[in-house]
Amino acid sequence: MNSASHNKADNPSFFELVYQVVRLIPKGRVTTYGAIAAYLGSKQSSRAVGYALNGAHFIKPKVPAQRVVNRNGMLSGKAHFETPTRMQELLEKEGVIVKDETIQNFSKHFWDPAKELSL
DNA sequence: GTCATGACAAAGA
DNA sequence: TTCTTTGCCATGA
Repeated sequence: MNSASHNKADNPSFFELVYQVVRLIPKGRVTTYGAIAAYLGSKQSSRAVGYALNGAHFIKPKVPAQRVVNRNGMLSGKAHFETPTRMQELLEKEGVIVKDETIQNFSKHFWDPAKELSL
């Protein structure tokens, strides 16, 4: 009976899983696309994660996409926010220092779902 | 059904 | 060290 079902994901769509994880990110913490992808089981799908967040603005409850950056700690997705400075503003408001579109002490603010949620 | 794009990541020169 | 190239997954035309 599996031949008929190509359900790659029996569960919620990959996108929803991404939204779930992002919403679990504590305030003042940040994570990377690869970390989320890895937590979902496919660390190579980091691109899909970013693509998912592309529609996060239309998802409710609100998804703190500002807490998700690339592995370099750079706000690569800031351009997709309401304003190019919105992402940085939100992060600084939560206590994260952002300099030159890059998070300072990134390792310190880094939050790994596969580690924190696994505990 | 194939081609091209994208808020990434890792490896090679 | 920085720059370039390749790979992966999902979406849109």
